[in-house]
Amino acid sequence: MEPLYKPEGVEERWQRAWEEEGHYAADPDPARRPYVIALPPPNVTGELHMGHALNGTLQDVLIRWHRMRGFNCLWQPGYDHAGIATQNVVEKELAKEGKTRHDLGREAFEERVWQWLETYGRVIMHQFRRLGCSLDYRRERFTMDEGYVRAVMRFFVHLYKRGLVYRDNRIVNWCPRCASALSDLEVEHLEVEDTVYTVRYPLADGSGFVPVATVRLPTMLGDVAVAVHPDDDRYRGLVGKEAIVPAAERRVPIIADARVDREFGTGAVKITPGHDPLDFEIGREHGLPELTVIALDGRMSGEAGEYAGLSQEEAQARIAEALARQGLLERAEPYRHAVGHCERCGTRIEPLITLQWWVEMEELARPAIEAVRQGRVRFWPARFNRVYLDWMESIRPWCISRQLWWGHRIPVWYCACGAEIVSETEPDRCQACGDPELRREEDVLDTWFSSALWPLATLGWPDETEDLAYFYPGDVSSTAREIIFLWEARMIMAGLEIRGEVPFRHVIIHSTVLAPDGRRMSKSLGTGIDPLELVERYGADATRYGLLKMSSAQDVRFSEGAIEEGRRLANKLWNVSRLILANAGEALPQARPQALEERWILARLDRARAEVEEALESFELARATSVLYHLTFDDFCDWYAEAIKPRLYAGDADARATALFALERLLLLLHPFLPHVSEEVWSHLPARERRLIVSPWPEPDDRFAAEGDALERVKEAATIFRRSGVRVPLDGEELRIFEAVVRPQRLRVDGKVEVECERLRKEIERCQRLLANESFLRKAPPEVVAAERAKLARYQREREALGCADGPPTSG
RNA sequence: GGGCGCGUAGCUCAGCGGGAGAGCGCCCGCUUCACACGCGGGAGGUCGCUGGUUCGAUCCCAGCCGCGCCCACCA
Repeated sequence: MEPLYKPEGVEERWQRAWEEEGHYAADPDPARRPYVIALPPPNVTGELHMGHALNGTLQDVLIRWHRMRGFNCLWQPGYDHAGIATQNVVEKELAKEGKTRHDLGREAFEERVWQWLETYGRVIMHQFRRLGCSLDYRRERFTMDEGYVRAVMRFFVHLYKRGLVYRDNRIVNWCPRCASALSDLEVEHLEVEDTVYTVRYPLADGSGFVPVATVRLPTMLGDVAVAVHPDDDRYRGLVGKEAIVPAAERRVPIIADARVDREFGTGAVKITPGHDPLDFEIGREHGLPELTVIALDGRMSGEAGEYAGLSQEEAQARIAEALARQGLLERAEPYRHAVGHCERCGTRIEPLITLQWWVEMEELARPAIEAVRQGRVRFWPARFNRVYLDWMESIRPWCISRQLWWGHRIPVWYCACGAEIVSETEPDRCQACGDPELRREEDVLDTWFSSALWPLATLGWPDETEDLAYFYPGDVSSTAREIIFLWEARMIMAGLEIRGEVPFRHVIIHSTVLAPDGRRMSKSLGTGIDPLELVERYGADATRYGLLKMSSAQDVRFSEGAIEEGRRLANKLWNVSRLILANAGEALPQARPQALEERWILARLDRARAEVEEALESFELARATSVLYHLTFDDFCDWYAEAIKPRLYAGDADARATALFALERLLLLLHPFLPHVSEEVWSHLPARERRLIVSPWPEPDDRFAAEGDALERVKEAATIFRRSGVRVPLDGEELRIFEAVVRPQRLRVDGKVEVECERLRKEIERCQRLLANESFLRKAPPEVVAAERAKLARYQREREALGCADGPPTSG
């Protein structure tokens, strides 16, 4: 064993061994309790980034911990086909050849995507392996593989039969560049500079005009009404009358609707059901026509009259000019507001009326709301329960059809007779008229529609498999917070709808790792840091440790120091193991912890065990790492290892046996966090019958619980001695440990007795002041008072030992 | 517009009602036979600001100032 721990080689060796020996594999086994986590399936085209690495490590710690506790652990790997994202990647590839997907045609394009994936996709699972993630790689699934497609079709048909899926002509978020509809969650609101125009709409009876404010002049060509608030005195007389939309020369009614904000603009609003979501709603309720003046490509449509074919900017300029000429343009001023943009390509969203497939969400949401309210699913940290509930309680219909080529094609066939056949498999003829000529729906499903089924479909659903019966429902789902609605909420809804059971009991929302400068980590900004590069430089254990340390807050700036700390911990463990192993001897008696430092370290190990368990149970992994760091460095190395050295060197059999026993316990606690070093060290321990990865997590051991603070006096004495050169009297085992640890021959004494005395004087003064305060004595809890008294006594003892002169009783 | 989170040592962050902490960095001393990816010691904080509650507040409450995130149909 070399003095410097080198993770290269060691880690890959263990990763291979663990996987080949089948320790990652999970199969139904009624004799054991299952523990299940489904890895959020990364995009097939993706590569491991910091978020994946953090999330993977987190889940791996939980999986490894439960594996050691005897659970039958299934950690499910796989990929998401990622509709738009993947299609874009391959389209860019095509663009290099000067082609578009339309040059290939649908089938050839799909073939091309599969080819691309064959060559360049599916690399992340290898990267997860390199991080030490103990996923059951045999079970890798893809949202587009055969069985999974059946699950998606089954769910769609199921919802259709329940009346929760329907096709409707409604206003949607349309991305003119992607040429597809988007769900509300795929729209990102960004601040933009616009102009707000105040336009005079003449009244049809010639009695004047009504001023209307708008930022989208071109859409006035599609106006079908003017609305005012029913209680707005300014316009009360106008309701029921008609106005003329200037550029369109159309007579439209003036209606009253409470959704109009009297405070905003002029208090009168133009109603354009074809191009504004609120107007659309108002329009439907008032039975207004729906005119479309903007086409799917974002330009003015044929119905825009003389403006047809123009871009919106051109139309806006021309209309503004015309209005000004007619004296109908009252004002035009700059206006800053948030406008929806396509999350994928950044193009401004065009609200348009198109024929799309929808899921009615309220009925699905109801049981999913109950599940969280009742705590059958819990979010960690707990505040995300509220976030989830707020969204779910005001949920709106979900637009699930996408005008893309890459994805699950919607299982609906149309017949010339007008029939609409919804079927899991392709029907051979029309059920209504018998016509064999059927046309399949062109649209594919939103990627997240299939993701919602991940916990179920990966276990074999729609088939009633053994896996499904044994592993469903699972235990934990861990994700970043931006995915709570897109994925977590929908998995919960789908699970409840299909099985009547939540898919997991805990949802962990982990932190976002930011670049060191506080910006988002992003490839395009050049702020990304490659976790695999960290693995190369520091080792997987160190990288895991650093990531866990950064997992606590909501946002954490990446700090390489955290990874370095992990590397130092691994190295420390390695070296203290060398010390113990080099002195352990061969045949070993049963450990009989007797010496004070032995009882003490076993108490500390058990206390740490309890703290780690507590932290893991509430998913506070950063806290757990901190406990283990201090256990290893402070307790195990700085005190215990130093204390036993003389006995170890002297060949004390008890010291050796107990040291091995204590080291073993330390390795067990460390394994979920630093699996590779700990397994490597474990393999050097004499007479191992099994791998650390499958060794049982330590049972509580309170034999020495009372000894947890046994070294306090020695520690204090050592501190005082090192600072001042003065020896606080100790005897027996305490003295023995003191001498083993302080090495007086090396000590440089700077004569700091006075400084030490002064420090103690101040502490004593503080205690005395507190203990003289009657309110404190009356109201503070007794244990607090007792603790203060104990401190006072201790400080006074120390002062005496140091031989401090009685300082002047300083007042104030 | 609504909601949430954060502001603690030079840096990255813990702590969240009774002595201000860790790691890195910095200074001093150590080639101590496990480890210089080490050991020991030290310097360095009006715990964003202002009020309030309390015997006592970094910690609880209110307001304010900065930073960030999520949600959102005021044209």
